Amino acid sequence: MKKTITLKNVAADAGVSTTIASRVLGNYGSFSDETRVKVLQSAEKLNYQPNRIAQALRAGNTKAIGVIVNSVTDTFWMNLFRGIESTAQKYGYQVFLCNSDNGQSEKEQSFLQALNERNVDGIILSPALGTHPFLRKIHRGKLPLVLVDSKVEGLDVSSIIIDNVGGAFEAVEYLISLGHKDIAVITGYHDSPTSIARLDGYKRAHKMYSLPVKESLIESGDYTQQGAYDATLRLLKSGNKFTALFVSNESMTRGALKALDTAGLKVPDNISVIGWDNPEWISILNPALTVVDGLPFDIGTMACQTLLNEIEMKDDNNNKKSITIKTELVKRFSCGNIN
Amino acid sequence: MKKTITLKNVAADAGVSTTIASRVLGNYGSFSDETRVKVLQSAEKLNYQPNRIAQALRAGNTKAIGVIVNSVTDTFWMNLFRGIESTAQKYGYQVFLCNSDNGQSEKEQSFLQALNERNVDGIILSPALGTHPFLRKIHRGKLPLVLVDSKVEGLDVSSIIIDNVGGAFEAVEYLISLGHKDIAVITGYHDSPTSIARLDGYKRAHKMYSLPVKESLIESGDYTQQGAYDATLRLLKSGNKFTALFVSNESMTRGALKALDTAGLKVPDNISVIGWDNPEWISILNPALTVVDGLPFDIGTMACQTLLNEIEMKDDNNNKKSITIKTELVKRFSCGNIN
DNA sequence: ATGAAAGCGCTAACAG
DNA sequence: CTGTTAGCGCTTTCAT
Repeated sequence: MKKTITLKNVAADAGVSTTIASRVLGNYGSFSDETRVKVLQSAEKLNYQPNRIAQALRAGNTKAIGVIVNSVTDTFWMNLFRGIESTAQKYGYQVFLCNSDNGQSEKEQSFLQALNERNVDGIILSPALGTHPFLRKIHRGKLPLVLVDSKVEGLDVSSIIIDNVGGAFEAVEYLISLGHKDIAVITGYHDSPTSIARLDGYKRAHKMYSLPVKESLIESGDYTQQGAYDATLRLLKSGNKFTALFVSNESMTRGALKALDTAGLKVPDNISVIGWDNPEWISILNPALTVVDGLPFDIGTMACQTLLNEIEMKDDNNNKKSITIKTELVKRFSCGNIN
Repeated sequence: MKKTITLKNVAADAGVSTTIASRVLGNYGSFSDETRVKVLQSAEKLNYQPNRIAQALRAGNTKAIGVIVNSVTDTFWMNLFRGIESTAQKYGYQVFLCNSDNGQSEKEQSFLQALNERNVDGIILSPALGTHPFLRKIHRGKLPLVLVDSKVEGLDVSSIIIDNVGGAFEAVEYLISLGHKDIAVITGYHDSPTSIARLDGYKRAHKMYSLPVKESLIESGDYTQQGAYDATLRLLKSGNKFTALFVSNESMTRGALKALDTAGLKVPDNISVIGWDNPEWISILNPALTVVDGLPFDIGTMACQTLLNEIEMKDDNNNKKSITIKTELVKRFSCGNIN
């Protein structure tokens, strides 16, 4: 049972007061060169580790932030986290990662509560609808918050938004430019703003090029692989003709691809496909899949930067911002020319 | 600027001492029913949130653990994390996630240092070789540690080990049972214990069935997709005949598959393939890939359970254990019968 | 240049 | 059943 070395021990060993020891180690205030050497030597000798908990209690900040993600095995979320963590690390912050398991509101709320009690300096998340009231309540305590691809009514905080409309528009526009006129789409939950925006982009592209939007070619895959698998099969069995398919997230892309394969359809010969999100496995598919990349790493970086700014901005400037990050259409070989 | 509500405020509001308030809210010691009601009401009214930082300072434990993973976008590591996080959450612990970016030792050490200063109650990691000395040093401070698929000489801590030898053995044995006699293997770093163990399993299966081990069929892919791509191509160009390929992690599996595809080889008609690790995308491949699943979720669960046990075991029972988790051969359709 | 002492918010002896 | 008090480890006035 080794005793833990405190500042007091160092000070005693160096023959000075804790005040001085603290100053030397924190490198502020004034002290003689001689004492500095003594203190540093003692600290080194005793292998002193500052206690950040005590510092946090005193300073009122923990240099820790919380991140709540929807899934810990999904490319989008983990690249988002990667962006967050790497910039947090740069500024000496540590990050608590919590997994809401596909946006379960109770989980989100309990994490939010826990993170708040732990006095994290800020939180990044993309809250489920059910979490909005709780979020408003918790934010009254002035806990800095940054939202990812979402907004909460009545909550004046910054958010980093994916250009869902633009990304979908660009994808569909590309398909149209290849001569496709019957483009099916598999969306997420009907009531998810993200999902709605992507569908909106799909529709806008149709309008722009004077193509009719056929409701029969719009199916929901509930954001899951199985859901998209079923949706694709429904589409296929309906008899409504379509030459291209646009799928709006990673797991649904897997489901759709599998369904097309079981149906014996070849990409891009029988059907063109565009997915959303850009996991590494997509490039080894044959043909490699064309996708809309939401650039989650960049979003994470941006989100963290924004959060840290707000945390360290002592004055209460209320310049909350909403930043939209453009998506990137990564053209590979899953879309054929129909002309 | 809303003031933060402390225990003192609650006590004052309820007209009792902080001691009593603390007891009521912590539900220990004795107090009258009447005061309990008063305190609870005041806490509710003022929306009191306990300050875990202060609690941590007092109690000497933070109810937080640290996890360092090699990659935050790799299925194995993230499922490991999922297992850790979900059990940590069950016991009221929060987890700091750090990304060593493929086991960079400097990163590991700086995270280790940071986590230690933050007084996390314990750490789970799979240290790079370069980190071993630092780990020994830091552990002298009695910080509970659990290792994943690794051991550190001179460090008496528990570890949860993947059955690398057994898993590889089983995979190769399966190929042999299918009639394969020339089985190529793509390994990770030559000096990685994990890699060595998997190769050992490969060799043992050969011995067991009296098949010669051909060094020319053993190539290193350096744990990367590109590395495995190159290794596979080298294997192919060497002219040494082989009818099956065993690849020993996820990213290398991608590389090997891609190389086989560019070479125009069909799985399993021209060549049988077994991968390691079981990401979701593997099931949508056609044919779906047979793999050795290291069951990272189970390992994570086990690791966290072990760590929490050691943390909460007040008495210094020195029963460090080494637990081996069996792998699971998931048979799908990428292996053909050669007879 | 240095040190004594207060206090961040909480809990736990110890009295009463 | 309740309150007083000390102290976790640190930083920071405020004297000296």
